[in-house]
Amino acid sequence: MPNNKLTKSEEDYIKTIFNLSEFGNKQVSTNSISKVLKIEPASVTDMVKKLSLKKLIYHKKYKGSQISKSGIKVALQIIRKHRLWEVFLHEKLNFKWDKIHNIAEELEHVSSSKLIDKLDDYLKYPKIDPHGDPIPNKLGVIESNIKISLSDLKIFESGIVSRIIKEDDHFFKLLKKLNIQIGTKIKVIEKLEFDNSLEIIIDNKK
Amino acid sequence: MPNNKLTKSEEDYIKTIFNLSEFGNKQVSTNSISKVLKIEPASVTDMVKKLSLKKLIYHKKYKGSQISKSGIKVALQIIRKHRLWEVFLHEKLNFKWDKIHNIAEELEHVSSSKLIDKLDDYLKYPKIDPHGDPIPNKLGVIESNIKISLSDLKIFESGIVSRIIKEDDHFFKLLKKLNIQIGTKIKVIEKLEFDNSLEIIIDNKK
DNA sequence: TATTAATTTTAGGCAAACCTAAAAATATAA
DNA sequence: TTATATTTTTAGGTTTGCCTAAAATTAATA
Repeated sequence: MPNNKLTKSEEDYIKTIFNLSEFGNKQVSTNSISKVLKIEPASVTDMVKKLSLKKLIYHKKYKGSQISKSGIKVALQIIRKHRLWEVFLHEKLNFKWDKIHNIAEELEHVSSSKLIDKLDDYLKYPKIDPHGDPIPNKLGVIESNIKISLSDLKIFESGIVSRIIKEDDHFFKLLKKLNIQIGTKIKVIEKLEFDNSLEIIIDNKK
Repeated sequence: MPNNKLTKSEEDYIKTIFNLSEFGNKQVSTNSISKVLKIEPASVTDMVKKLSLKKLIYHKKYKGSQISKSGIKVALQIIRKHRLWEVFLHEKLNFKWDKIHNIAEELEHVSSSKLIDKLDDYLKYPKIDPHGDPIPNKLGVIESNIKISLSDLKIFESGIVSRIIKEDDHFFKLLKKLNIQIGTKIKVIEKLEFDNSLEIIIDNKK
């Protein structure tokens, strides 16, 4: 069914809907897509109808969008491209890990699948990208390794940062200031209930 | 003056106009642009007006288009990107040299100039691409080395193929069939005046 | 040089992907 | 459960980059 080539816009929507759907399990609201892509809800409705016609999602009026099997397939290929390019930018071109996201956002839309397979080979089939996110293989399969969320750690428990989920320039800057990166050891020393914030120790200091 | 970021379309036009202009010296006709880009002349007129407003070209009604200084600057940067990506595809990803053009056509529109400079560094500042074309440096300067055109060779003169100018799938296929590539030795044995065709000897055979 | 041919431009239209404003449906709160 | 607020959709509009058809200009030829 993956008939025609998708536009950059369509790809951005599919990726966003997939990311918001928790691996295809949740309905995604028009508003939430609107917020992520910074596109007005009315425009999102337009595109959601279009993607629905292409059977990449199922959409019921006023009820939200559910990504389809073929939609997931498409999304995983885009994510694969994004993350492989991130590995390239970081490992081969020596970009800092907080600079690679925006460039990969562009590179992920280059269409050739032969290109991405050769890149994969060149990079020796990496399993995770520089943010710790898993890279789907050619068939879209993600080798799952269970990780725990920082906010699920209990008081005085500690862990090693293996993945940074939120991709956002401001957030990256904060992490940089705090000297947090993949491999950093973090220990939770206090949980403040009123705003869900945590007090943490980074690499045994502070 | 290179104010705003250009669209992919605008970049394609600028590159085409530059290529047809013989390094900025010749006026370029609307029809010739139309033929290269496979876009109707009426549409070319629209775009040519737009590029003229942006001072990337000078356009006089019915008289053709002349690329400007800043237009040349833009064109050289796109060409730089195209050729550096071609080197990457050929040398690092092991693409055959006749497969790289179309992929580079897409990659050349990725905007980050930091990306292309780091790629340049990674590839060790190559001077020519896999087709033998020179690669402009960061400043747009091309290290010129004088080459002679095959059709300017005299009867019984021979030369080494160092550059293939026409980038076109059909032409690539022909060259492949004839076993012609960079480095191939060619000798002209006869010139047929009526259609400007040449009889040649390739690598001392045939 | 007058006529025909080719090139280029103008005029009006279309699809994609966005927008704003207002209407419709759904959710929340008094 | 009615009133209010929020979310989503519809309706109509804009810009970009293309199109076709027809008019204007320039070039070629008889």
